Amino acid sequence: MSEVRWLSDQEQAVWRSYLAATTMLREHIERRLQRDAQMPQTYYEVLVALSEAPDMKLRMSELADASRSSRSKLSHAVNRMERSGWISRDDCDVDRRGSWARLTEKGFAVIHAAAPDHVATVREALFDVLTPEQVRQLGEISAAIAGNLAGECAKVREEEGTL
Amino acid sequence: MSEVRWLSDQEQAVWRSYLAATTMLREHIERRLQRDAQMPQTYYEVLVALSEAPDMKLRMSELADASRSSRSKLSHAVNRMERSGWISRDDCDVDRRGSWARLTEKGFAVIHAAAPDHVATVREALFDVLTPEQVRQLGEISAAIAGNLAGECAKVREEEGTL
DNA sequence: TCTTACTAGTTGAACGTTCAATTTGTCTTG
DNA sequence: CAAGACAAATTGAACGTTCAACTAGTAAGA
Repeated sequence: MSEVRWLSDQEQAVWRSYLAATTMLREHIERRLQRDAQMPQTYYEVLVALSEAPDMKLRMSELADASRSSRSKLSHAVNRMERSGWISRDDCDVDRRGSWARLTEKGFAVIHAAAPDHVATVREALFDVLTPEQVRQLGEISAAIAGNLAGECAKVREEEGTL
Repeated sequence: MSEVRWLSDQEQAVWRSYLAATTMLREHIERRLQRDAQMPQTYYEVLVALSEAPDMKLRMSELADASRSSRSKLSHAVNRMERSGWISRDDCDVDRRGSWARLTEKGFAVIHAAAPDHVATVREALFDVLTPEQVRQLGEISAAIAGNLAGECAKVREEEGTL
């Protein structure tokens, strides 16, 4: 057991600031999306991933990776979006365990209707309050954090089935 | 209805990077805290807020502000932590509607046991992957975002009782 | 003082996520 | 071509959060 390296005062302040900013921003976006489009942010991300895929369809596990969902979470989410008529499921010929999730016409309409408000929210709450230089910095900082955690997260994914 | 100002390619890239980084970091910390201390991050923040308060007690609404919880969320959370014996509730003499949430001995022990692992997680996943300059930048960026949203969030808080 | 408005806090139902198990199908190796 | 290991996806239960009442107490004005 090694010594604890506590946070310096400056680090402490940055951490609290980071926590406040990311929490507030996430909740703000969630509230707006719920108000304007009656869906949580994770559903929005699933719809975006599908809308960008060839033929607007993806295998469930590809969709899980694209939207950073666990398989279980995605399964439940797709169930609900299927019930709303936004997504349909097709059997997969190549691998009979698998299934395709496909964006329906209605789902396509829903995401297109939701996008403008969502983009406006992101712009107002994030890009409009930062200088171009800060935007650049935020990009690099985010890449560093994400790059470091990507391995860790992949490990967790793998363990999903293993237990 | 005004024109939609879509995100530029660079903004799009930064936004996706930001989303990936903050989501992964939050989930990583949540997983570690759950594994090491059997509690979600929000409970940790509640316990920290209480441990820093005079006499380790706060009125429910003060605690809600300190931990950025809605009143309802906090009420449920304190219920569960009370059942675990981490927090106790006392009636408030000054205002008989109110109640104090106080950290118990056990709650104090729990947060002190959890802190070292938590700090190590934050350090490894955040501060160790950034340069000192980037840490400074992140502080300023976070302050800008949080500063801008603080008003918005206060507004939402106020509306909590009003409806 | 009575009445109206407001504030502190709680509650139950609905929602979305996690966790662990389960089902079904594929791949590998002997 | 069987046997076990592995992979794709789903399920139900438990958990935590949100939402919309609701209870009870305080404050303010006539």
